[in-house]
Amino acid sequence: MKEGPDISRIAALIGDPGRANILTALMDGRALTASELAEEAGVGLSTASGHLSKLSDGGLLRPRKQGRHKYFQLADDDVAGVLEALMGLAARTGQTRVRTGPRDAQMQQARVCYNHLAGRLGVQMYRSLQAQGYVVEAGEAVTLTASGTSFATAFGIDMAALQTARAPLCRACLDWSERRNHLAGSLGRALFTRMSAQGWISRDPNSRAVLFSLSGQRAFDAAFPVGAT
Amino acid sequence: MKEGPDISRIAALIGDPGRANILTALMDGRALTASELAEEAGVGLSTASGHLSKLSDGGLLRPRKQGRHKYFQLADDDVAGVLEALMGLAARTGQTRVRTGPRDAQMQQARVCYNHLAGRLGVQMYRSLQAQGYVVEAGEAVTLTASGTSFATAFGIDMAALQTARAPLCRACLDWSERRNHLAGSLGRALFTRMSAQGWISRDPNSRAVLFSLSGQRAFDAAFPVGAT
DNA sequence: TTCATAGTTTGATCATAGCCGAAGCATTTA
DNA sequence: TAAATGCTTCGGCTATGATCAAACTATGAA
Repeated sequence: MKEGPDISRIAALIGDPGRANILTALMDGRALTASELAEEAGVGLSTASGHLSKLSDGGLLRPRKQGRHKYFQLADDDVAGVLEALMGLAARTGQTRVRTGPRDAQMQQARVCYNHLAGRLGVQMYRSLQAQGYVVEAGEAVTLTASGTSFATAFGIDMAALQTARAPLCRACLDWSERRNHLAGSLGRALFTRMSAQGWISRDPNSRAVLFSLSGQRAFDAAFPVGAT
Repeated sequence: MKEGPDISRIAALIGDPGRANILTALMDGRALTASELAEEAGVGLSTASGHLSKLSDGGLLRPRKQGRHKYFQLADDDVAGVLEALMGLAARTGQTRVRTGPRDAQMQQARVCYNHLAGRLGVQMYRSLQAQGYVVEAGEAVTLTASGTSFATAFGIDMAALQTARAPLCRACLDWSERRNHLAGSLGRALFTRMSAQGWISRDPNSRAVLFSLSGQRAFDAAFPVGAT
């Protein structure tokens, strides 16, 4: 009768097979696009889009627009906890059914993401920029610091030209395979272009894979050192 | 696509508002009848019956037939855990909405349950019989021991007559107000009748309440001592 | 610009399932 | 035995919502 703690609303969200498939696919913390999730759920894209809206409105998912992609993640650990508890109850054949992103090892290593570097090395670059204090991530926003501007200029980038453009300078981009942020925005594009011009990298014409030359790999590691270097 | 761990089936069960009301009403571990749960859920009895069947089939509830009543309990702690997790997610106005059984204090103290003693004193009697090794509870079944037979005979019960009857001698009966077992079956009935004949108790003609005389109360406490006596 | 891709919205279809009342059992009471 | 109570089952109504195709928007690629 009286308004309960709305336990049914949330349960009903999980109660649809399609939506449950979506949620279980996201259980490992990765973020997936609407199309990927549509395939996971076994429904059409339009249907999945509706499901994803409902799940987001219901607070179970956290959407993240990324250019023409839209990534979805579980909202927080509580959601994952509930799902885990439900899976425990549904003591059945425990199949994980994870379908990881790019199968190709080369693609996982490095690839273009629209116009910037993605993959393991893209993430490495972004983390290195953070660790050196060149960029600062505040929530969704990423800002370039003064030392970062110096670094970019030293890297051979015309920062004045970039700053006049209307496109955002720095953006965090969720990596498809690593599921971590890497650097997008006009600076990300510029860095990629510059590395290409320097001969560090070349593109596989048949895929989005990015190939590093030997010297390019060395230079990259020197410019963007990882962890305790 | 492929058969998931059926997380959606269970979630769908919880996802209906009526069933969610039923489940939350059972969250404190008590057992409620179908009629009570129908009222809790705010639906008709026939509707509630359907819900209860589904919940039982789905393994969320454990039904227990009791004469013409049917009590329902949460199946186990896992179920309660999932519900609790869901309630946590649905961070809303946390209203408990418990509606305890008999309001009348006298009824809670002692009343007839069909033909035997129920209420606080009924539970006391049953526990005392257990503690003294007169009856042994094995799951749902309750058996009278040899010493228990002696005790009953000494109490003034014609055990030979009882044992020839087709009705079960001992049965565990779920107490309405205490939500614990008390003794039913032909022995429970015989004990009640005997206490009545002895003048220990008398029945309120307008309700199911059982009134103990002063001496009756003393004799009862002596015959069925509680705990560390 | 023009084309392609990703996603949303709309509209229509259709199946599921919640709901109730009435009839049917089963059990207890009288 | 007959009446009352507790619950289940059945039939029919209805509403919700899942689904897809097609049109539309937005972004990126050429």
